Amino acid sequence: MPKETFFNLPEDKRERIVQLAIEEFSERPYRQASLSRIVSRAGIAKGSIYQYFDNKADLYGWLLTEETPRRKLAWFAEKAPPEGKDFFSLLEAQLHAGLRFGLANPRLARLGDMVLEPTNDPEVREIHERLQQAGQEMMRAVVAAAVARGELRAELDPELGADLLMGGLRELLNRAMYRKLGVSTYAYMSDPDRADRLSACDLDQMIREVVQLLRLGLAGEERP
Amino acid sequence: MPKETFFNLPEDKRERIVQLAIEEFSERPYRQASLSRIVSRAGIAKGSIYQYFDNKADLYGWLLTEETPRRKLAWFAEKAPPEGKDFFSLLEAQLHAGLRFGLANPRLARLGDMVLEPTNDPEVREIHERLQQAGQEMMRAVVAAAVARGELRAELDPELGADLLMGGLRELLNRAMYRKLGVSTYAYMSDPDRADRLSACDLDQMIREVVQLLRLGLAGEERP
Amino acid sequence: MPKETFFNLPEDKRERIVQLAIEEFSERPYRQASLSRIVSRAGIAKGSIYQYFDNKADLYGWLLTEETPRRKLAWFAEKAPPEGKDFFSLLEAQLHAGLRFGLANPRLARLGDMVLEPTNDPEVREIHERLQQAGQEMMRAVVAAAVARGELRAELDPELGADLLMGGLRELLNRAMYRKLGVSTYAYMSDPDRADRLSACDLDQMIREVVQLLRLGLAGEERP
Amino acid sequence: MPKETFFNLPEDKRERIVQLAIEEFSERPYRQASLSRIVSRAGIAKGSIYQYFDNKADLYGWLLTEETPRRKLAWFAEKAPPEGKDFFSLLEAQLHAGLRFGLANPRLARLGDMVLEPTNDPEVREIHERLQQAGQEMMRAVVAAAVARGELRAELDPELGADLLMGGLRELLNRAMYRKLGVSTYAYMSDPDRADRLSACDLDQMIREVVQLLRLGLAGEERP
DNA sequence: CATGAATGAGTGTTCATTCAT
DNA sequence: GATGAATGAACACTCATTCAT
Repeated sequence: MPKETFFNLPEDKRERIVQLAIEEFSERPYRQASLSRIVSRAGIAKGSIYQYFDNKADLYGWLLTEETPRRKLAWFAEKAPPEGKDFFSLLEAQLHAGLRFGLANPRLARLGDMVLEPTNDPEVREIHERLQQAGQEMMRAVVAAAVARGELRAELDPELGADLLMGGLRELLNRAMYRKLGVSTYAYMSDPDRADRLSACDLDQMIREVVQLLRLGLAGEERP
Repeated sequence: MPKETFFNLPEDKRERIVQLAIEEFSERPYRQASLSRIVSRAGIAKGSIYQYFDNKADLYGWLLTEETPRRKLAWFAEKAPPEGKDFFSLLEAQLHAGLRFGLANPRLARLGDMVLEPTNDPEVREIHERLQQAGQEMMRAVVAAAVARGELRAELDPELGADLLMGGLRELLNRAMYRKLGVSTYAYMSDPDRADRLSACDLDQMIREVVQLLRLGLAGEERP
Repeated sequence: MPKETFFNLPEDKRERIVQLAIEEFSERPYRQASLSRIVSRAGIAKGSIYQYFDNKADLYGWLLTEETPRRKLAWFAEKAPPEGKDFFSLLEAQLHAGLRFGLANPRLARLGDMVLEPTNDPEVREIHERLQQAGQEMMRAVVAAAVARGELRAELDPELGADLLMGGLRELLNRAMYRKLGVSTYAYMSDPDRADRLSACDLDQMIREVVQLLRLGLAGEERP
Repeated sequence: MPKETFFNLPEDKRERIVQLAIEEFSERPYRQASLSRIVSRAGIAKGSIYQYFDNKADLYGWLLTEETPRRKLAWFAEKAPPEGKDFFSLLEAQLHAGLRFGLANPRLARLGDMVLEPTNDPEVREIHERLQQAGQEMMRAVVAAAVARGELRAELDPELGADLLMGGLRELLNRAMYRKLGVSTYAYMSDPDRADRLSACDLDQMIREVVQLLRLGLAGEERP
């Protein structure tokens, strides 16, 4: 966790540092990310960053577990909350919101995805695992509830459902989205104007297709 | 590509080097992987590796584009080729084979997966992208053919199908498999005996569930 | 020397700071001791310590030349003053008192010993040397007086006698004591309950042996 | 232990590095000693020192456990071996040799003494303790043998005798010697010409006094 | 063809001290 | 009188790559 010092910083300075940290850590895996680069870009002394955080891992952990979620929530709070009567309508609404979030905040999205990619780095493993398990558990509960309500096939294993939503679906949509944009996540991060290439209707179409696939597959609904 | 000198090496020496390179690169992302560690474990001179390869990226690229596929093919050649009359039977057979390959060769599987994870490292991006596109194209063709044969829904976008098979499905199965094993990819690599914890029938069950999901979702078949 | 502000401090705050400074400087040689650690443990501002002392060396010097002696005297004042008619009885009594002081106040004892160990640190050399010479001079006087009284051999060089008492004897007893405790000075500081392992009679025995050695050696008394 | 690389170095280069390392580590306690300073003075690259040694502790450990003893033995080998029929004659001869060694090689002597001074530094504690125990054990054996031969008082505890020889005596003679030289160990190290101030007969006189003291104290011999 | 010593920029981290508030 | 943010030099250590032998 950051030290008090950090929160006592003038708003704009703190924001600049956070912004640069987000840039640094979203562009490179933890080990390659460099505090030196952050401080030099921020125009502060090397020692200063250690007035704010215990060490590199502390800054990284705070960014992933506190600041990213906070910013994510702030962004979602501005939008109309996704509504949906049933599981699939809600899912569709949320996928929409999720992809739009990723397009508007590719760096935050990248930080969120990093957590879900395998890592062998002992310094971050614990952080990643904690966040991953929290997400998995939440998704499991959502799926279990939908099964209970009869919206999903009774024999569906909620853990597998969570794997699907957290892993497979995210991966599928990410790939599809960046493929349509013609760039990788990283390339998009430094050129987010490319979002214009992806018409809103393309996005709608993609999500509809995927949700339709799930509707048939997960609920066993008959083909319309 | 390796230099001639590399192929002139005595079989066992070359094999030892390759083996250690596979270990090194499968355990750490490209940047963290260390040539120093490889040569010192191989008991060869630091300079020697530069007699065999241009540089780190050259070794890495060769490993991913040549050696890993070669070893993968060799492994599959020993097994009965997966048979299947229709798309889904074949898919099921191939998923089986794929997961068993991953359990038997976690390091090669990890190398293969690395290619599909996003990277911002200029030294390896080109390698990853080339391999990724090749895979995507192959999958697109498979899906397109199945659509043509009427085995998959006509309105299914083959590119999206490829995203699903290359990305979503791989991710889903990986997550589910390692979740059932109770370890991460990396942890499993250094303790592959854990495979025993995953009974063959668990695996069968998992794949059947997933394929059933796809059968309903992709083909729109009626619920049995 | 501390500034006025330091002595204007509320008693308990000042005491807390002194206590923590004693801990810090007794556990590490001057250079490794950290003002940062002291202030953070004391819960005061970094700058405050510079309101009380000129700098690190000032605090250290005051601790060694003023506070440690003050506390040592206070401790001895509580005990009956060591009595003894002759040099050796008095020496024996004082060694007793000294070792018991060290067992009861290992940190103060350590600070005292530090002064006598050689150092190349320009920031503290002057302090150490001043204290060392004062001690040496005092001991020289004590020995000279005993020689004058005929209690010690006439040909004994008082300076050498002082070296013996200040250096050799202290070192010998320290080594013997900590050897019997089975720990180093530093280990004992953080686990002073170990003193129980050293029975009072062990201590008596040890001192008697050493004093007997000196009695024979310094006075040339005949073997009993 | 040093790596092979180190021993493959041209004699003069290796010697220069060792010499500078001896200087560095003899002038400052382990923590303050700086590899950077060594390499920059040696005119070699920062990384080179890590071709020779695993790390700072490795270099330090080798210096203390291998190189210092080696040089000490080499120095003694050139001199006539100290002879002595009885314990005290031998002791006297060895003290002579020891002090002359210290005067001729103040840095090596300082390294040797460092081992015997208390330290709280976890990185070096093990090294120091190992060397210390070896010395203590040797001295204990020497004393026990002399007791057995009846040269020392029967009731003398050999452990205490070892404490005396390793600790008290060394400290006493060091203090006396540097006092007579009018400098500290460290000051002498950078100005060894001062040895001339100490006439050979002063040294003789000092040792004779000390040995006489011990002769009376340890053996209980009658005053001549 | 093998060797292995040399390089030097890069990393995270610590700390006494200053000074505006 | 107290505060605490800022500083920047210093440290140990790593690594891909070069090149003379």
